[in-house]
Amino acid sequence: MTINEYMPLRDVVFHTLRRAILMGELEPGERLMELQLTEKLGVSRTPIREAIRKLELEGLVVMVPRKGAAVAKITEKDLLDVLEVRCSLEELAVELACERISEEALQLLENSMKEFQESLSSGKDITAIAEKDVQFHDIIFEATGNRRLIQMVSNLQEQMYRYRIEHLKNPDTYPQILQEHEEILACLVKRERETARAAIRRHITNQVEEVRRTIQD
Amino acid sequence: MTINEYMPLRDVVFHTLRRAILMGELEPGERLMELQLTEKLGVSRTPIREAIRKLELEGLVVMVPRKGAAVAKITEKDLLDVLEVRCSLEELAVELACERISEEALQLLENSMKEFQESLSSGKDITAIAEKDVQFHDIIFEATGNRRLIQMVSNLQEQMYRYRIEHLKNPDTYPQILQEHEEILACLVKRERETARAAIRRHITNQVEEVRRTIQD
DNA sequence: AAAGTGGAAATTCTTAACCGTTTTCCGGGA
DNA sequence: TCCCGGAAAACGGTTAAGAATTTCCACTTT
Repeated sequence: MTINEYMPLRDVVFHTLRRAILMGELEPGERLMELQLTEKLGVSRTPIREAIRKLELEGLVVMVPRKGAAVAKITEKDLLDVLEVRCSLEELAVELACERISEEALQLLENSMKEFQESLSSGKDITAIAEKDVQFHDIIFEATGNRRLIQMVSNLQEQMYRYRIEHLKNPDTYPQILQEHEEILACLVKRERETARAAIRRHITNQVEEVRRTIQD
Repeated sequence: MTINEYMPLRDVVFHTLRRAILMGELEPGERLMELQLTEKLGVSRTPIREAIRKLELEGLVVMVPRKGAAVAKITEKDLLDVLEVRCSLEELAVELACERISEEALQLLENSMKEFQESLSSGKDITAIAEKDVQFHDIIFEATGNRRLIQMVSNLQEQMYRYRIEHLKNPDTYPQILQEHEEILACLVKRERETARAAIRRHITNQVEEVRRTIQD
């Protein structure tokens, strides 16, 4: 990413802060002070303020008038709300993909699944596993050809990154996740909308349960 | 809205520009130049730039590096993409509402529908009609209790405001729209998830057709 | 006359300094 | 201990200025 392109400082700051928040390096509730970030990032206030505006609209930071920005706190309800929406959009995505996915994309999907399987069994680090998991879903989203859908759902996905990682820390769930991916792929190959929908719903529902359990610690 | 609250200038600018874009006062492709807006809105560049950052993230304006902001152009595909997602989220909303809507909210919904009907038959201006239509759907969204869903779908709704207006300019569709609303309300009263889902899907699908026709002029 | 070119003007992007307002916080007094 | 008052900190906004880039027009060249 960002190898050749010119990128305004505000976008560099935006992506830096965004990543830091999603990775948990900035804790929920932590204040984002302009002068402090000025020093830490080596840029002036303007790009920082503009980056914060974007994070604000995305819901990753909350503004308190005349007090400043703070990393948004996420309640259990927030997470369940996100998952409810994400489930619905994933259902839509897999239905659309059933109709629109190309043979090449199906091949990609199969490869992606194998790689996912390998990274699971070979005990790679969690982030690598998560990467592959995301990739599998991303191929399905891309196959819908709906830019808006892709953008919205990948955003929701990112907002749950921390919890998705927690979910993947429990190796007991690997066989199930893998089997669910296989089911979904099979449905896509056979272009069976309804079964695909049911399969992805189960897949997400299980995630919900896992996240629920994780949170209650 | 915004009666009692303190609101930063940047948010005033944001809402002003947003409204102007959605209302069609700023045409797609039109450039948003900082100095020009500075004069027109009577504020300095800082709040304007911050407002533009938010509009950028929302997709209402597109940035060309070192060239500036311009009102985003909307293609037919964009619209259909939005409607595809919106349909899915409306389905989710009505399903959730079936389970969660309170008796008071059902009353509100019934009243809202009557007002909608009155504004249709009394030949009110289009914006008043659109207002009531939006209100009807908003009550359903609120009944889901899912803040994220409410935020996302109302955003999608707003992005289509211009085309929704076009849709409502054709009085021939009024009886059908009204009947569809009645169906949806009836399903909610009886708490029938599946029929409600089907009803709202028909409702949106009809809108899609209408928008399609509108665009092809 | 058409096309390419040079350069001035306009615009963005970023830094910097400044001021009013509000919040935070600390220390001193009742 | 609790309250209060003022200094410090931080935000919100304005202004100015300069580098980088794009735009556009007039001028030159073929």
